[in-house]
Amino acid sequence: MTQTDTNSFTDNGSAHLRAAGLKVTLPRLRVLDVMEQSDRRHMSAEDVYRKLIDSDAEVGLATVYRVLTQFESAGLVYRRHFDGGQALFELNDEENHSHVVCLKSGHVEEFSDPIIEARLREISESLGYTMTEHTIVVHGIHKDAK
Amino acid sequence: MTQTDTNSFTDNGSAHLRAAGLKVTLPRLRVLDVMEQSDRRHMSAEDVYRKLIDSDAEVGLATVYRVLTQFESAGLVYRRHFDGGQALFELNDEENHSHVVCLKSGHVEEFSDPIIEARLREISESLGYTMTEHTIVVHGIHKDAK
DNA sequence: ATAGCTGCAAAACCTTTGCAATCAA
DNA sequence: TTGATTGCAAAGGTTTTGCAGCTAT
Repeated sequence: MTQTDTNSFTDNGSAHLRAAGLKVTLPRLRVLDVMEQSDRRHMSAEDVYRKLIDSDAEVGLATVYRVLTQFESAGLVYRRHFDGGQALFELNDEENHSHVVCLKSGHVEEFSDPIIEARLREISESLGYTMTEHTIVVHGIHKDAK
Repeated sequence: MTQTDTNSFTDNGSAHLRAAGLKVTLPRLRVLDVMEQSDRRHMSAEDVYRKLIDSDAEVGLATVYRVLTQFESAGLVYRRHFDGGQALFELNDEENHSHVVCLKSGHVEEFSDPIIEARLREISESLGYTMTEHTIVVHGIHKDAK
């Protein structure tokens, strides 16, 4: 990928990486780029790996896993386990959103709701917990599905 | 394994199994029993397997997986993926509850809340979905943890 | 009798790790 | 320079599957 100079993602990426205390390396920039450019918001390590291979980047799958795990520690991405087989990674855009998964099509949609947010915090508090994060997955059937 | 006749769990189990269209076999009754008698509500296949071994039942791990998967299809248990490593199975007691997981101790607690329930249904509807199930996991830190 | 169930071992998956070479700072 | 990072291959942990024998109905 002959990438040009004044590329916003590269600059952003470097900044993000540095802010996370990670050395700025090509594999890391690449993974970040793939996730930012992708139309799918939730990607498995394998998905990311394939995209890299397809765009002629030479990165090992193990590295993708390592990088994604580092990104997770750094708070750049979330690791989700919607159905358990494989983990899906998603960029942290600072909006704590929830998911609706269609049982027929498998399509994933997002939403976020302050009412639920507040209520969860309230409930956690009453149970003695300080809520740091929450994950909501609604399973449903879309009216236009299949 | 030499199981007696008038065992309450056996009778209950048999009914559940038959209702699910599954043959009433010893391994299935045993797995059901273990899950019902366990003090822990969330158990991995391995957990169930160990309990069976400990109580002199001769059941293979593969069978435990198969049985649990069948139970899941039959709606008798839920398969959860709190952190991805291994799946945890939980009896379906018809109460759709949510979970709070302590980040320090790993302890899992449950709750359910009609306000959130209603709100989720409402939101799903507005997105074009008919909600069939939902999973909520709150990550937090308990005030008395570690 | 027979379709379904089981145990065992092997395979399939996803993910992590050891190690020598390579790279960013 | 030098510790961090990488690719490869091998190992690890969880779950599934093929198959021959056993079992509930």
